[in-house]
Amino acid sequence: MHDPSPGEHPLVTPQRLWRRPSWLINQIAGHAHRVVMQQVAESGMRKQHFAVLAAIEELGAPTQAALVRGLAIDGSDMVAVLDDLEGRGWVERRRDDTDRRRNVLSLTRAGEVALAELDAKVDAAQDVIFAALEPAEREQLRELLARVLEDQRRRV
Amino acid sequence: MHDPSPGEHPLVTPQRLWRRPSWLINQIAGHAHRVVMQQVAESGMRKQHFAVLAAIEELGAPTQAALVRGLAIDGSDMVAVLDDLEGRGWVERRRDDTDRRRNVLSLTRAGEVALAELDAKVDAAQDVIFAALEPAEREQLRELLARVLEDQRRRV
DNA sequence: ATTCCAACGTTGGTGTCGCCAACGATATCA
DNA sequence: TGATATCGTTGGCGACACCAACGTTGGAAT
Repeated sequence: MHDPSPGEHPLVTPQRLWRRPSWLINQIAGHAHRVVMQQVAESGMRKQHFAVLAAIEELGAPTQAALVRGLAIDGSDMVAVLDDLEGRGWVERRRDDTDRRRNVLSLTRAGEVALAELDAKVDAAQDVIFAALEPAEREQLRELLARVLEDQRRRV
Repeated sequence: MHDPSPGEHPLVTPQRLWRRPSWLINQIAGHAHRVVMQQVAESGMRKQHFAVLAAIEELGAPTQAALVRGLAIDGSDMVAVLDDLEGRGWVERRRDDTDRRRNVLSLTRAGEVALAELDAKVDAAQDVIFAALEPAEREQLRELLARVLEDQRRRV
């Protein structure tokens, strides 16, 4: 045998990385993204699509610029996402009559249905990703993360 | 004025997203990545470089495959990172005599120095990213994240 | 010993994502 | 009126994760 030492390399990830919350977050974010995609990809969706749909529904009739700022998605990417969503017949873009630079967005009936389906799938993904945590712990984690993100947004 | 309503859109990020830990994690991961990069980019580094350096130091003389598994970095990407690190004179790649498929990796003296510098910068970045949390809360967050990631790795 | 299979490192390509520069159209301010 | 700013849009770039294929080599089966 070429390796008589005990156990090859059972744990190979350096402690120096496990100690950094930022490293942990990055790793988990990658995994979370993968899980959510797997749930959602069958409808040819990408991560931002869900965010945009949810934002439009919750904000009522926002402009593209409002979404760009609120979702921290770049304007150019927003155009692509909306092109796609409009192509599926889930979102309507119409010019604002009082300010003809702006596009006012709204969900179609089909868009609302799609959002509800996606919502359930994204929800299911949470259970997979955070299966290691008790409900109370998960809520605790969510609260800590929310505070970190709020602080980050505040500093712009 | 075209918008007499109170305050345009002070908070525009939908609650539906703030409720999902996976969304929060993704947002924070993006921000964290940006902060770390800002600290580190002046040396033309990328995120994976630090991870690879740290892993080599901590594991002693690992093979590329061990790093690929431990760091969850794809083999092809690993090649590129090591090419770069070797080009800087921070890492040595030599063929394993007992198994000539393998490359054994080691840090050079300059590599150790560079790692120490990076280590300090990454550490400083943590303070920026998680400034909203007390030390105890930060540790609590770290512990929760570690458990989630351990569970994820266990399921492979 | 030969054959088959698995692992290793490497190359090349793909898709998502975040970001930036520039532009025409439009609105606002001086 | 003219200068300035905003909005949506186009095009491109770099980082990152991932996948398919290949030549080389080691280990195991026959």
